[in-house]
Amino acid sequence: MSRVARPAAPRTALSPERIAEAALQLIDDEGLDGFSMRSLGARLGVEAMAIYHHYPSKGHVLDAVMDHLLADWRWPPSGSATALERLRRAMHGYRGIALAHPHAFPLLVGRRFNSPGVFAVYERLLQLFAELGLDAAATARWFRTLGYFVSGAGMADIASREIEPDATSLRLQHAPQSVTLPHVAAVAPHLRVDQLDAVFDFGLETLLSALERQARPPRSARPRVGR
Amino acid sequence: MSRVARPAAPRTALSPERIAEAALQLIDDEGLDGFSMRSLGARLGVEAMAIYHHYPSKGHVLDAVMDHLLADWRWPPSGSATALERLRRAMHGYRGIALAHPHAFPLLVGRRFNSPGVFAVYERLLQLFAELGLDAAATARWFRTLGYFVSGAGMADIASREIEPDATSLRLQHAPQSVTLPHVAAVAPHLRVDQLDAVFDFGLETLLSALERQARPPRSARPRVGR
DNA sequence: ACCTGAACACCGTTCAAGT
DNA sequence: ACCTGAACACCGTTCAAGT
Repeated sequence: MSRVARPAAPRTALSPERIAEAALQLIDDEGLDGFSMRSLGARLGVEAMAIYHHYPSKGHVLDAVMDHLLADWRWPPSGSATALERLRRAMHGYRGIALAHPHAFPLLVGRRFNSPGVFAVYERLLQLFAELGLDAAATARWFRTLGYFVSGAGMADIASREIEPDATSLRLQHAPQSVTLPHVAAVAPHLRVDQLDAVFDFGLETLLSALERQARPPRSARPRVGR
Repeated sequence: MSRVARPAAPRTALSPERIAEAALQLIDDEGLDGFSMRSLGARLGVEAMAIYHHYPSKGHVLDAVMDHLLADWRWPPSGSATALERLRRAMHGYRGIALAHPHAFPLLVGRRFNSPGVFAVYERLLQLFAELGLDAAATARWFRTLGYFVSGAGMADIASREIEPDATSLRLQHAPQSVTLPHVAAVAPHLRVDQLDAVFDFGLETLLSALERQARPPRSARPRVGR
């Protein structure tokens, strides 16, 4: 007690990285509604205002959480397989973020990207389309189309899994009269949560098949404009 | 002054419908962040707590707003065209909700459907797949795949349009070095906001072509299980 | 430089009253 | 039945101090 000057100091010094990690853990544990500057401070053993010394606002903390999520994106090695196979794995990897961080994933869909790190991710993704032989215009169309699909799939997956064990058929039982909804009643068993993996594969393969059909064997992996 | 008993009464009596309409207008005007029970009360000329007499919580008001959004869904008449064409128009109609109510649309993606009215919408949509000759399993896959696409497209559209006039190339100019991101630099012009309509059409037509190729001419528009 | 603590202007919601 | 108004337990953030 006489030797140590600061008795109740936090275990580790506060830093942007430590704050962002704690923020993601807090969102994973408590959901986005349970995340506040005060609850984050409490988890770090610090007053809420201490965070403002490392981030100018709550929004900037959430931007850092988004960077963290993108850093978690499991990505296939560059020369490991065909470009199409690597694109397939990258899309599955993106879905993996939604499955691993269901409470945080909506940040990626709902918030704009403000971090510089996101451009490196874009570059790596667009590289794959170039390797498939797509020009810039086709790349843009496919980049967005696949992005729409995987973002929407992540959000819907999360919403479906939130009700255990089977959202749709549960709600269907609460629906007024199943007899007046014959199509809903017929399709409901195939909308169960245990079908979500297969449905994602189906949609992704449908899109990738169309992409493959449209792509020509590349003469060069480089984009058309000057290197 | 002597004749009228209640001098400062609200122009119209408060009702669930009037509250839901005002809530959607408030979200359209001020965004989801500007929507609160207090600001909604102020817009209705009433104390915030008066709303609780018609809805048990803020979440129930938002559910009513979602119902209102779905009621706005422009839907093609039943016998107006081929089932595929009506499905196409329905998907464009769903996108129209995102374009007309960019601040409210994320409610449809992020919140679960608790209203009974949504089942009628599902039934009408699934009817189209049955008319296309798809069985229940294929209907479920296509229902979700198209839903993923249009939901993701709506969210991305909204995010892209939020920065005027051109999100991506603006941010690209702020990016560290465009020279180290050749693919991003090449594709950026095709990611502009004025391309979003064309990109949505491309993705939707890609999916509908695959659907059409897979569908067989229907023997009956009814689902397989008993009516 | 880094953190605290009070304060301000907000939230959603409960509860007791008013009419 | 319908609405008010005070109150409670929260927010994000500013600002003045502390070390």
